[in-house]
Amino acid sequence: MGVGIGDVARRAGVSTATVSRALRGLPNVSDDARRRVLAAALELDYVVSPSASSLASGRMAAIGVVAPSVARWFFGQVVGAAEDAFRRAGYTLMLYLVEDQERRRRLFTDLPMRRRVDGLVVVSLPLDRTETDAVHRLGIPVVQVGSVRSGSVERFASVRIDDIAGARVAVDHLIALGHAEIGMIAGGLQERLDFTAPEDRRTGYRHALAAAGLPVDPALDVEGGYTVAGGEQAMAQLLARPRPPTAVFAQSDEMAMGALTTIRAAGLRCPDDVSVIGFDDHEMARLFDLTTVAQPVHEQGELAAAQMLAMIAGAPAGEPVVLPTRLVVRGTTGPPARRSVAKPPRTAAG
Amino acid sequence: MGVGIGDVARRAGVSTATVSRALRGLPNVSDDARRRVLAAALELDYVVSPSASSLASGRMAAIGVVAPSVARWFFGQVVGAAEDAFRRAGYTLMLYLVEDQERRRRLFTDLPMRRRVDGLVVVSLPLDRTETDAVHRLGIPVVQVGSVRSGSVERFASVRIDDIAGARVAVDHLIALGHAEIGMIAGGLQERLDFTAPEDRRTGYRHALAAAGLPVDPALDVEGGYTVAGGEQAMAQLLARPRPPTAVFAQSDEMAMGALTTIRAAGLRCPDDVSVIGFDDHEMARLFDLTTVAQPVHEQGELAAAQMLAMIAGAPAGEPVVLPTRLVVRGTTGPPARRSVAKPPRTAAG
DNA sequence: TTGAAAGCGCTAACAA
DNA sequence: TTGTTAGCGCTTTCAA
Repeated sequence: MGVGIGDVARRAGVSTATVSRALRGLPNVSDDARRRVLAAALELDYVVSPSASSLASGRMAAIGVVAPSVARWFFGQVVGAAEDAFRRAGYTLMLYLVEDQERRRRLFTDLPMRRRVDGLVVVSLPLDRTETDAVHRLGIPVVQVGSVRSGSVERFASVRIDDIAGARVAVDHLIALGHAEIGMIAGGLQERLDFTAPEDRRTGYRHALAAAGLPVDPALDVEGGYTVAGGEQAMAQLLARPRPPTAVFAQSDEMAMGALTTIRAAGLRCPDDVSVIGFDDHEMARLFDLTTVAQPVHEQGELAAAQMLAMIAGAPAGEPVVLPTRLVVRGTTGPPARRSVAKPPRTAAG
Repeated sequence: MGVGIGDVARRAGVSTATVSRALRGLPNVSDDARRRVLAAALELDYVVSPSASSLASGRMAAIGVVAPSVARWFFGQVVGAAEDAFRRAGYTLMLYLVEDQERRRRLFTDLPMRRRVDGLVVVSLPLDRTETDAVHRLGIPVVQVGSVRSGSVERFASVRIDDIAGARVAVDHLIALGHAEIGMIAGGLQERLDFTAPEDRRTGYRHALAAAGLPVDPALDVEGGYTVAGGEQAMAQLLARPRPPTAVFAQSDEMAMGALTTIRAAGLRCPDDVSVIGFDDHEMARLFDLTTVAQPVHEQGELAAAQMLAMIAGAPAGEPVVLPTRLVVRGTTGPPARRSVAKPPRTAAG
């Protein structure tokens, strides 16, 4: 090690200040000086010391990304998209994983990213009042991805989908097919990191039922904890009822896949005996021929990053961005087998 | 902001040096002084400036992780496990994604992590000679995850599985079931970032065939590019042969899942018509009842992180760690059906 | 065990 | 356009 800005300055025959300006591409440097500086830096294999640069400038050239995981599909996609945008803009992504309540607590009390990042992207962790305050006190731009709690939405930028509308579309699809007894496998709040999505999607589910004049049976609303295994168990629970639902809305594709497995294992067929619709359009959904509600995943990461970069550049937090979802009809949904009074046209995907 | 170490020193009635020592838990501080410092720091809500700290100490408290992606299952798992270990040890993970050759080139010429990290973990990117040199010149510990090229293995620590042995186990399983015509869906080198895994797994495949006295038919060795879609197409290619193999070894579970989809779409049954074995034990493998060769994923991330932390603490690079794989027999493999005539299967255009 | 003070390597304000 | 120079906020000798 050891090549400093002084060495470059000496070699280029200019001052360190000029070297600094030239290397950062600032405008007020003569072409000649710039050329000499670049040449000298190259010859000496010079790189700035990020810590010295940060110390002097106050900029960290890093963005913190907080996510519940990176191993699950959705988060991996979002983080990947964000990293790309950040690196392009010269920022490094610092990853902070929050896999359980304990770590979440520590993250927001210790704030390990304090003074280490120029901005913070929070993925799928609706902040409570305390957390919002803590993060706000960092004094850096914050962008939230996924649904947020009121109270933080006014202070931070956010990118999300409309979970209520998405769920509504899913259940409307089942209703349009003629289903009247529709179960739901929810994400579940308890041990998870209390996303708001489960509640929002439940709202959409109920709205759809209500709009169709269908009763809401709480016994048909079971929890799957967002996992495949949870989906399997939840479906088993539904099938064990004296009168199982003819269709099931799973709040995530992972749970839907679990549900399909249980249905198959029970010797039933989908959609003949039970229809299943998921949520996300997971990359594997197609393999299960799973009807689902697609959400733009990559785009959420990209937009969040773009917002962040804009805010770092001085832009205000802007309005919350709500991206559209899209119904993807595949083969796991169809008209109910028995008891359908009016026979709806059979959908193409079989 | 503005609370500096000086403020804490004043409030605690000690020097800044003592504050620094006390806050970092160094031994040579009296209990009394330490107590006062901690109290003062707490009251003032003081946090060190990482850049100032780094500038003065030379330590960055950050580890760079380079991976081809974080959106794919394997990488997400590894990165997640590593982040956990690093955070526990007080290090932040800086993520560098390398999704194509262009970025890979830039990563190793620009070395954006230069001087920003205390160590580098390289996941599934066997470094060529130039890259090895470039990374070595950083003068920081390097740990590689996944197979490596000779030439880098002597200089860096590494954690991996034995791909040759793993593939051998997979194909041996098929042979033991009575299969004699065994196809392979390989990972493919071309457009990807030239992992060595595809070649190693091919070697294991060939060894197994050779050991059983079976011929190697190059026409049964097709590429699937590590993706689901690639697996689908590759399987279609195999089924289109006048005499399709009775069993297929897919070099990844993702490709195996694609293969299963094609088999199903062709109206064939698994394992009755074709057996399929994968590699990885992807979290979704169970849902497909997929027989596979499991590799420890989380553990590779953990061990790599542990190695890294040890090396940062001064330990030498240590011997390469090779973790065992494990055959997981599920429902997609079985004995070959006795077939008299090779009936052309109806393939689905795909 | 403690404190004084010299850096660490750069950026930015100011002067030229 | 360029150079001078005072910080930026710590860590780490070295001396006490």
